[in-house]
Amino acid sequence: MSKNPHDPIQLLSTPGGAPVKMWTQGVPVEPEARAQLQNTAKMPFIFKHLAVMPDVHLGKGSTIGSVIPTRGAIIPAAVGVDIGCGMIAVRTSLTAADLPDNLAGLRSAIEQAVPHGRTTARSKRDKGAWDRTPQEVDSHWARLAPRFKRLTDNYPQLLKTNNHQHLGTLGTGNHFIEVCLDEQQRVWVMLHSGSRGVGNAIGTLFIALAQKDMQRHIANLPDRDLAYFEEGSRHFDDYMAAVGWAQDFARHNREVMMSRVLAALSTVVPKPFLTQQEAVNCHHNYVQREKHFGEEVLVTRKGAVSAQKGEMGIIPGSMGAKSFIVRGLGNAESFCSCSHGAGRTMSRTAAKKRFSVEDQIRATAHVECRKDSEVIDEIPMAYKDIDAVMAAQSSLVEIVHTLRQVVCVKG
DNA sequence: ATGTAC
Repeated sequence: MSKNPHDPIQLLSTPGGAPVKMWTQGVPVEPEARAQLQNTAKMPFIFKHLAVMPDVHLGKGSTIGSVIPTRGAIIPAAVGVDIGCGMIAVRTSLTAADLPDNLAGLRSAIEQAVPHGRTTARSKRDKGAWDRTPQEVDSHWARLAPRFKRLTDNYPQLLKTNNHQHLGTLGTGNHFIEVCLDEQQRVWVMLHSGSRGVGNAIGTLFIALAQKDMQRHIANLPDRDLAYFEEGSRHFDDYMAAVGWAQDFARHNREVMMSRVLAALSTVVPKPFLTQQEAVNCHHNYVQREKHFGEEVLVTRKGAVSAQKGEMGIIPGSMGAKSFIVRGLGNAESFCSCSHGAGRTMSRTAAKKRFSVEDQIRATAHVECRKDSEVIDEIPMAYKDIDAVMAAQSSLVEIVHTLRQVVCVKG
């Protein structure tokens, strides 16, 4: 129980709604995000309060950087379409001195090992990458296949998605792979990705079903993206099974890619090395049943990470900024959560308008990464100050390692 | 974020 008088919670109250408790001291919060949070807080099945992380910003469906505890109902658009999106990080036994002087070869090896960007099984350009390492993918898919079969028996349209073809692929947008160094110059590999095409299709399908099921009452909701399934309904059970499967797909996807990246690393580093030391694999876009304040609740984390006492998590900064391996403090008021990153301060289009390629080159001078006009939207200046974000959540997590990127592959 | 269509 958080009885810490110094816990810097900012309270946003909503007439007729649940309180909104925000860990945002010293970081900006958009008025649009506040309004969106207040809409969510009006839903009658919110358990106790919403918890808001310091990387909070307006999102599609629900606010990024929020924790939505519910009882008896679930909002599929709150989880969104990038179901199970999250981070994996592994420390290797290598140090900076073991890496080659020129990191361009390492970046290129990773780019060849992991299909990234707009990849489909049908595109000729990516044929090579798709044909590689089927055996490893198969062993992961074997664990996902039985429940996918059950899912597609009821929802056959999901058979038409990229599913096993996307296992072990990065995707686009802010999905990335990085090689980092910690404070002791030890080499880490980390990456950010989700459930790809099939998770997107599952999210889209159930968001539409919730809106359809509620169509006679949907005008009474503050936002049609707050359409929900009530516990006990068929779609509730189907959604919980489907979203849980997509989350597992995402976790396996990150594991497959991690082993591909480590294999790529071993091709450019002559020294043999150990891995799986201090491995962390965490979702930051998901829902699961948890116990809080002595009650069973559904916890939706949209751009938030579980931070139970002693639990390890990953908080990446933007390209060119620091990232953090953290340990949860088990802050009950936050439903044991922390932020999932720095949080954007401006849209991708605004960032591309505001900054130039020269700005991006300057901001990422110490990182082996792309620096062309296509990646300006990830410029560090389009994100909140990660140090301020970490300070605002010092009652939620403690920093175990501070990482700085040396190589970044952007999806 | 992804897929598809324009």
